[in-house]
Amino acid sequence: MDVRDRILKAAVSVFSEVGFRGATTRRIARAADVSEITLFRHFGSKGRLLQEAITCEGTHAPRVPLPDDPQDPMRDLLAWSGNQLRHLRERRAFIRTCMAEMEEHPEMLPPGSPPALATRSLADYLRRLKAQGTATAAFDPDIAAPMLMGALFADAMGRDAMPDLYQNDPDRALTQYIEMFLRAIGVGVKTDSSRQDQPA
Amino acid sequence: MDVRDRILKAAVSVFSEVGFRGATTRRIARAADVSEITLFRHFGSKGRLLQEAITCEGTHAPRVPLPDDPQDPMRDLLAWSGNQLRHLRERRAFIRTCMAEMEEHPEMLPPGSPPALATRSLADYLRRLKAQGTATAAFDPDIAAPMLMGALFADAMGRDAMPDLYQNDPDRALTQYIEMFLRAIGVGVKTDSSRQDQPA
DNA sequence: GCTGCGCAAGTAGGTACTTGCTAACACGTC
DNA sequence: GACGTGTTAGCAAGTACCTACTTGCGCAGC
Repeated sequence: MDVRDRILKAAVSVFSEVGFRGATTRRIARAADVSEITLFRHFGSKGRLLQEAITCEGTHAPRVPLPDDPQDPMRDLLAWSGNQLRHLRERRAFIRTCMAEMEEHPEMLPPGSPPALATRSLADYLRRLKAQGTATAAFDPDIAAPMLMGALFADAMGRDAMPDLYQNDPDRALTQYIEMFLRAIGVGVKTDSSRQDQPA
Repeated sequence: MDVRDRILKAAVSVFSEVGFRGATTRRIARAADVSEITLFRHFGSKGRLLQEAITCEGTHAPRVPLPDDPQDPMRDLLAWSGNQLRHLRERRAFIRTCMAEMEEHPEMLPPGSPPALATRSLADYLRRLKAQGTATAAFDPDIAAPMLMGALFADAMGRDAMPDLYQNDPDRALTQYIEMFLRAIGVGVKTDSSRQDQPA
């Protein structure tokens, strides 16, 4: 890995841990194992370095899509949500820091963030289920999608912070989220016990 | 309001906006409209001041309880969730900052945080619904409670940050959350349109 | 006269960022 | 192989500012 990438990676790591103000050029340089001057030579200033690092890290998105023609909502949503959950969990420190710094440094974050895009594609999927007649309840996909996404988001953010609330098994919790969600939107849930667990 | 309380209030406000590192004694003193020296005379150090301010602010909790003997789950949950949502929204900047600083300053936050307590009391309420036979679905209250609480939490945190996702009316969203949740746990939802809106 | 507060000034350290100089390394040419 | 040359890196040192925190003095009110 070349020096520039090492610096960007170190910047993301330090920023995730201690935020913009805490991410001093010295700490970033040490984490990247380069001298502080090299850092300035490559990016000019701390602000430009962090902007590039955050923008790059912030645009990564999970890439398990929801099918255009839904066949098995339980299977689709389990795979999709498991992927989202894993992605959110892996980046939880980064996401928490971004949320806190958002108001102070709004220019740092790209407008179309991955969770927003994911929620929109979920809402579209729910509209397809409704049009198919698979989802029979009276619900608004633009409210249902943020509701499920919100539950996943809170799980990813809170499981390590509030362990007493999340003593349950992560995989079983995910399965129950989806089962409850399907009942909520009026999709009959298959009760066969042959479903295989989705590693999250 | 006496000087001490003014300083504590200012400390919470500044901390919520810019975090521990950004909350300099100068900024806090200015926000409280006292001299910086007064601040040190009262609290000794920046750390002790912020610890007291955060502990105090962090233990405030919404006080609309869930009934011991559930009669109308829709009404109960609407009132309770509306109260939780309002509470979370009003403190969103503070909560976001605390979440980000948690790992770096774990000693600042009290162990039994309000959202954790709220979620536990919700889980207990759901157990009562199940025991009553009002909630008929096969669900785990210790998973269902974090799911609803998570949706409320994400709504409170994300509505201002991702306005494109939350274009819907806040009150209508809350009502739909509860309606969907009740279907999810197998409680028959009254479809009468005479329900009055709950201001959130 | 004591308590609570402000003002002026200062200390010791951290922060972003700059300047000048040097060493290693990869080249194309003789 | 020897030789200049440009690139990329490090080191030493320094500037100007901000940070937490302290000391000493004065002043108003109960």
